[in-house]
Amino acid sequence: MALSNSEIADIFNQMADLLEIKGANPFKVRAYRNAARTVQNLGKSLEDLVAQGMDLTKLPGIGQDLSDAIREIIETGKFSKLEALKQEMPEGLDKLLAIEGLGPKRIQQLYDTFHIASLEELAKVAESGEIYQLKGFGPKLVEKILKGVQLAKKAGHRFRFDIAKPFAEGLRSYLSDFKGVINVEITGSYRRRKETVGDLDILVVAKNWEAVTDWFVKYEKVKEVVSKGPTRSTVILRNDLQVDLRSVAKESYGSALNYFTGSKAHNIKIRKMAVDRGWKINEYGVFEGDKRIGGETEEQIYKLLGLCYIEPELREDRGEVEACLAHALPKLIELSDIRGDLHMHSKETDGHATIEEMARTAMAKGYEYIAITDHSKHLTVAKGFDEKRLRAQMEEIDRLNDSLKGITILKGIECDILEDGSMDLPDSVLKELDIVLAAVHYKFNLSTKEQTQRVVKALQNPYVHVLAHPTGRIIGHRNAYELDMSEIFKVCKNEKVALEINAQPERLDINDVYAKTAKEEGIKISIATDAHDPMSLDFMEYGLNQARRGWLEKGDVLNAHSLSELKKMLKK
DNA sequence: GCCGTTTTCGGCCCGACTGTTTTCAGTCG
Repeated sequence: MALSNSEIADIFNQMADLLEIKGANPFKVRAYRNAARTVQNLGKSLEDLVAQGMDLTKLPGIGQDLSDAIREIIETGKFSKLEALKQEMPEGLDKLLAIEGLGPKRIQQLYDTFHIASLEELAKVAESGEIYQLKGFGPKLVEKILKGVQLAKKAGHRFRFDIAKPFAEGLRSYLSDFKGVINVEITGSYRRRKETVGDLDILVVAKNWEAVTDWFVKYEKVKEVVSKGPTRSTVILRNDLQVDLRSVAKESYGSALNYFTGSKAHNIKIRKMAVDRGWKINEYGVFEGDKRIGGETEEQIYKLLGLCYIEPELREDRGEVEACLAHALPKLIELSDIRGDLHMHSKETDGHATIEEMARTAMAKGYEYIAITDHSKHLTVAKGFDEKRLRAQMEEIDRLNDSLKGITILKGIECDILEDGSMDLPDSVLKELDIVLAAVHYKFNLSTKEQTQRVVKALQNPYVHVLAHPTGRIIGHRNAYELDMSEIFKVCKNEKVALEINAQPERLDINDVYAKTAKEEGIKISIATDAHDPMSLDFMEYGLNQARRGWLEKGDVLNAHSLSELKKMLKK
């Protein structure tokens, strides 16, 4: 029974939800959530690790019981403890946790009194007024619950980073413009540059913070004010993006910034380190007893704990603290390290600009090279190239390289991987190109075995350099296709094929966790925009975010090398 | 359920806001 890591993580999270409602020891609940997170962040399939006989208790947050649980889940596809809990509690009860204002205690109350186990039943007792029989349920809460039921029906929504960005930056400048504001920072997962954000957390330092709060809730895009307190207020914007504003004094800026940036797991880790030293860290500072010993800057807090500064993108408790202690933190790649872009299209297929327009835009960015990688013939909707048209384009690129000074255009293709794993164009033409990207564009629903065999065969083609958008996932729309990534990593390593971080903001594929694994395996990464027009060359920023979250350094990235180095690396 | 240069038992990060309360539980981040 092949279960992916995220399915195993789901089982642990479900377990945590049900235990929580049941009123189990909250630390046990946390243990399951921690384990789920460890599993999710692993980047290597647990199934493989178990098959290799690894001692799973070596993993953080996994002890003997959970190690046994993982083995059971992999062997049987099920977790008996979860099945038993499901017997005790009706299906759907955990869905109620998604309702704002409802936590385990209130759900328990609702279930004990009314046997409620669905959103519909909840709405019924709320609307009829029966719900007021329960202690602690007043009109405000009931109104919130009813609203929550409506919302839950379209729940789980996170905003893509690129969609949240204009709102975040708009608010940043709106707040910065206010008189008396000293500092504004967008914290939370936005600052960690996650591919999606659940909400925006904004931190301000201001002399007159009450006036800032008033100014904040008056922002033109605010639809609703959810709460408004002296240090913290929450609004919903017209696009349903939630924004929290928090204000602190200047001397607390660093600790507040650190706290609100998260991640939660990272915070817990460093707070524990403080506890070990007899200190306490909260959003106001680092304290020894009542005495403040730090907190004005983040650097100072890390230093107090004997750590170096940890970049926000790394703060996921994926080993960054340990790496820091071992002086092995990566020096993360930066936008200025990027020397070129190895995936883009021209109007010859489904792009919207000429090669020259793409090249001139890239030149203005200071790039040394680009690769034109139009589609191959199987992708008829994109007017994909046959051999003849590709050769014509190669000649055009030769002419352009003669006339254009200051940038080199590489001849490439984004060649379809056909269903049987063969390439859509013959080797005779592939071998004449500077760079060949292989990509899956159809038949997404093959079995894991078939899909993996298909891609592996393509990777073994001697002329393939990069696997483009390797898992095919589209954020919020399409899951990754079934692919045994451990196998893909193995073959990429053997065949010296690079993996792409496709910088399209809805792709960002491979993701951060896979990027980190690829690096550890010594597989090179191409961060590429897949641009279909000159403006989209700016997507590089999003790919870079993902790369940094994947611990990548300049040396790990193909297109952070000079043209001559790149050419050597592309020779197999 | 995890974990350990104090510990194999007894801890487990910490505070703000709301709504419902007469002093605080529940929820959230």
